[in-house]
Amino acid sequence: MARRGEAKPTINDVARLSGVSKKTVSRVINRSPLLNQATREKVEAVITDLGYVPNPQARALALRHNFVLGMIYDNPNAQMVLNFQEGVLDAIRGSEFALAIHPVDRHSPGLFDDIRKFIERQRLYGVLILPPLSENDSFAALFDELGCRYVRMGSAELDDPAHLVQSNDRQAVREAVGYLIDLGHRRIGLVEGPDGFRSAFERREGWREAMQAHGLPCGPELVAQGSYTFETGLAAGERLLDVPQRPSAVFASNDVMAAGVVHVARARGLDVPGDLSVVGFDDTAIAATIWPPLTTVRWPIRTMARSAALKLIHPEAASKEQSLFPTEFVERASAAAPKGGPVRD
Amino acid sequence: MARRGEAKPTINDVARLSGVSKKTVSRVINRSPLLNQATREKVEAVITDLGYVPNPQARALALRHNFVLGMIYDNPNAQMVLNFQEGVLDAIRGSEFALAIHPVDRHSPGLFDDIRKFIERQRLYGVLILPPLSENDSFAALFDELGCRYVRMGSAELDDPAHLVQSNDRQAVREAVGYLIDLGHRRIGLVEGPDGFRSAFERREGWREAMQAHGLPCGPELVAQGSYTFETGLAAGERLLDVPQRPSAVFASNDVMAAGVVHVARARGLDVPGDLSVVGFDDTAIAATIWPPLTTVRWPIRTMARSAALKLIHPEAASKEQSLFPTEFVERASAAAPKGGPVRD
DNA sequence: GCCTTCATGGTAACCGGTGTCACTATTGCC
DNA sequence: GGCAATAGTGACACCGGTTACCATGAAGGC
Repeated sequence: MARRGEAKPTINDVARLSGVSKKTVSRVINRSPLLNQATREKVEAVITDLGYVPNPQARALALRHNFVLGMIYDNPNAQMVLNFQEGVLDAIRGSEFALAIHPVDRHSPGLFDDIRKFIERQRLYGVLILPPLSENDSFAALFDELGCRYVRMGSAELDDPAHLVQSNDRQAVREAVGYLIDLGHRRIGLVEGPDGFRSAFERREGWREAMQAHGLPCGPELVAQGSYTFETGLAAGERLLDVPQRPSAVFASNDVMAAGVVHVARARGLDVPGDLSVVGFDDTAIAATIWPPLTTVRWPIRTMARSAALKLIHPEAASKEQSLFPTEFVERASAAAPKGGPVRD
Repeated sequence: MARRGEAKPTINDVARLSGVSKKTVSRVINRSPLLNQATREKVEAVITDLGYVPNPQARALALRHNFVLGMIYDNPNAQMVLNFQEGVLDAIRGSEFALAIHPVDRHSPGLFDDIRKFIERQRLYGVLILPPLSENDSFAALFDELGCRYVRMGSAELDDPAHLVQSNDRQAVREAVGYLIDLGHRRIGLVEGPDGFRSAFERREGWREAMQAHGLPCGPELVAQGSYTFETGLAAGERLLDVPQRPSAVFASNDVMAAGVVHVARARGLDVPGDLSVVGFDDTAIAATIWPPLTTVRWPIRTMARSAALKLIHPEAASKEQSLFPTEFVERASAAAPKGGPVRD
């Protein structure tokens, strides 16, 4: 082991002590196949003895890329961002990689330049792109031009599996809305997500498909749009509930908007789930935090993030790594049969 | 401007085109004072023309440190972590610096080695430490040994201001509890934070000082401990409310625990704030999200983080940069006068 | 007018790795 | 046994900056 205060050993020290050239040490480090077993063992012994660790900055200079993964996002859901970070860190823990985060403004005119600068400056090994940026196909060209690997996170099929981790949101929502229908609900409102989010589109279509499959109404009076924030969830809740023939259940495209709907219902004196059932999507921390605890769909963000990072680090195995991640319906207490049984429409 | 597809210009290109040596270009970049004004302008013109940006990896190798700030934390409050990240990114936006995040397990026996490896591997320029790790004085020695700058974030005076951004939590809590007392509350419970958190200690003392100043009780039957999570907030709420002489108000040491107390109160059929007033601390997103919206103390994390990062980047100005950040009392709807006016104790 | 001093800028080595290519020793084949 | 093919290794340049040291020319003191 290296002792405190000593200068860190370099490849030259290893080469000198093991009686070979720098290049041979480099070959040992990089697992070159054309290497005599005896030489390899000799060098490895010296490496262990010195506690030698290659200098990532020197490698970055020679290889022209840093051992750093970039995470690019502009997502209103803080908990989702943090879960994604955790997943990436799960993947790189113990390795020589680090994670550099880079939130951006997707409406900024300098967005492309900003991202280009980030990648070039840091000479990133690869980047992870979160929704909704990940749904913009024109980024792929930028990354290719910069020679930067990338993996996109999506809510539907967008790309070659080597560049993608995805979930099947549409089917998950079909099941969630099907659950409400099975409970006896007939008028089921939708709080859809913002334009430009693929997940918003997929989740809306999931709701529509489930409703149509049962011959239930899905007209515009049952739909309100939000932008994945609590405040817009409140507004959507008001729009859906302050009408003569209000729905007995609402599916919201994410948990914080569902929390907003619950909030409005309670402010109107409605019991949740007695008078109104609410189902969300994501299963972020807020779902278990509010009252009543939210029935929702768990989106395995952390696992997806881990897998995305592994695809970047081991590109040769990227297409073998899992690409489609199953969601899971989580029954809590915000959805129940409507009071007085099934309502005839 | 450099055009697409061209190789990035290097210091050699700049030197050649401006007819000086690499060294002179380096002097221009690093603002060396011993330089002829005419030479400087000539070189700067070429730099602008080529769109030259120094390669950070090459500088990292020569200077033996990377242009990367590290953020080390083990904090149960996700929103706080994210806010802190945003603040640091505010400070480094547009500069050559990047942020590498490094969550750790503060109970892990390998903690010191883990942090040492992180700093050495990435050759960090400096690190930011979040509570409760920031309250552990023995880290300072590690950072000094590694020659790594650091700034700690604290809830009370811990260190030389050059290494610290802090808030005065004790005074903030005195004011918040004073507000409850002014409303007419006499039995005010405390949900304190976990052992080992300085903020937990300071906030508890703030409560105690306010109570004692008014001659109000602050015995152990009014105190429950949590660990800054929603679940422990629930448990603390149960402990405080399921007693014969329950308090009419509760101060919780952070917002998520306050949310837990509100949750328990509502589950017991108590009206908030009619039957129980609740005040939290932090003003993270959950505070405005729950019902009723939480009266709390805003902790200016993002601003503090920005300032902490600026202290790292400009160490020469570190002691001039602000160190003590004021909190702000945020009145929402979870605290009101007790039903039936002031209670005689 | 000569020598010292200061401002300025060049050369070469270095940071710690990697790529290219040449060289040696072995092996396989006819 | 001679020759080509191939495994294994080293010398050296290079990635793109920085620092140490030296060279040059002009200004100033005697």
